[in-house]
Amino acid sequence: MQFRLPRGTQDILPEDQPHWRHVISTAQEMARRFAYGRIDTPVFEQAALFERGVGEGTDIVEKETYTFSDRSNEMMTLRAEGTAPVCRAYLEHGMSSLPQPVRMHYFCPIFRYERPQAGRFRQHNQFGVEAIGDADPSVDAEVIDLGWRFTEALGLKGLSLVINSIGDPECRPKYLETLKAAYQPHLDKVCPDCRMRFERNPLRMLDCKRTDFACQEYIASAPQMSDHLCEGCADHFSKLQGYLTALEIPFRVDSRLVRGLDYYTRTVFEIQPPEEGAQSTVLGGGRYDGLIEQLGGKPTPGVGFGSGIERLVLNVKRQEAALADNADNVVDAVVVSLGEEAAPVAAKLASQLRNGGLKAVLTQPGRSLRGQMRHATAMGARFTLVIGDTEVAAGTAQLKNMDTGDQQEVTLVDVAAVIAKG
RNA sequence: GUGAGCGUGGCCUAGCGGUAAGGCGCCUGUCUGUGGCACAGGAGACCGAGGGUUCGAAUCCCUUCGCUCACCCCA
Repeated sequence: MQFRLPRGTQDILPEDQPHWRHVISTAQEMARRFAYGRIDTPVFEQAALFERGVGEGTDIVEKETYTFSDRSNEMMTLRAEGTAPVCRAYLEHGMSSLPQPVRMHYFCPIFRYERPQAGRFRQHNQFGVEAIGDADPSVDAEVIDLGWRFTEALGLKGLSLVINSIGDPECRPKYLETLKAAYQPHLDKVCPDCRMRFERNPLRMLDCKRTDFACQEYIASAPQMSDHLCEGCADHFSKLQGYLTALEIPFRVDSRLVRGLDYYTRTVFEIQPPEEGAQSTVLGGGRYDGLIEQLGGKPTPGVGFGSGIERLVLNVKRQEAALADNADNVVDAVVVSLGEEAAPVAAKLASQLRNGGLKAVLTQPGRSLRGQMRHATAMGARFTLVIGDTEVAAGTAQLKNMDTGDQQEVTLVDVAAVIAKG
């Protein structure tokens, strides 16, 4: 085969569409209930938006963006994540003059140059929400609530919500120093990855899974962010937990939960499905109170999440949670013709049925009647219409109900009405 | 970027040194104007690509490309 799809991309075939529709329409309904209006941003943005927004030292920016210079030598990047573009739009369209917070949701493809594996692609689709302009923990709770109800409504079982607070510019740097001080004397005993993290992203050391070094031992005894939150962050986090409890959303606090984007502050959270597997997080997000300022706006808080539609579809399929939706595999009427004269009449009839809103298909004229009937069955026909010389002369068609096998002669003008009845 | 496994018609699978087989699907016929079942038949593969070993390779060896899974990271 000469052409293949690019690595890490996929075709979503007609047979997969019912699952996608299920996920997307559920997401749309949740966004509606929570009053999160839709926003669409371009597929590519100025490269600097992601560099500044996501953070230049992050893996995403450092080695995963699809960046290119266009014909006027401007550096552009295919959307690498959903939040920065929405914040850009918030600033660009003066949304700070709207009632705060501004609530928005989006569906969009995301591009990251990664090695593909189960649940990880170079192009994937996200449903995401952002609430910008309000720092109150009730908004964090609202966003989490939306995400939780969404995944729940998909029919997924055994989900778990993990939350954490990673502090703010006041307390996190101090905590990181404390953490590094605790690791410093033992750097020779932890894994090479952790030694790297020590320099670049110390929080990640707490998330190490390796057991062939002493990492786990030091994780267990490491100082916890939760013990080092400043007063404001601690209060915010405890209020958030109060809201979640009131909303009857089960959650677990995990001090090892960290996110890879630089802009997160205070609240971070993830929703995990029960199945094992490396790339399992189905929805993740948090608060980003410094981002808008970072992008050149005045200090504006925000909170949101992104969810991977491919991963959700994967889980829906695994759990067979989608309702039986075989509407795609059913055709209202298949029109069959016999003889050269009948062919255009049959084509006209099919066209007429479609104009009346029915799903109609014309079989290949010239095939044997048997062959065309077989084809009608394979297409999932509810009704088959047969037109031969006799019918052309009479202005009628033989209408056959494919379930019952009943057949009757119907005039061409009545066909649509008879089919519509049943 | 690192590591492991796998690449046979549209899909799934057999063959593991002697010149490609079966199932599903598709098409045709048994049934000269009637489907779903059954039966018969047909089309469709240079066995991912390149090189090597051999009288002979889908089968063994090397290289390469691709896919998959895991690490890293993330949705």
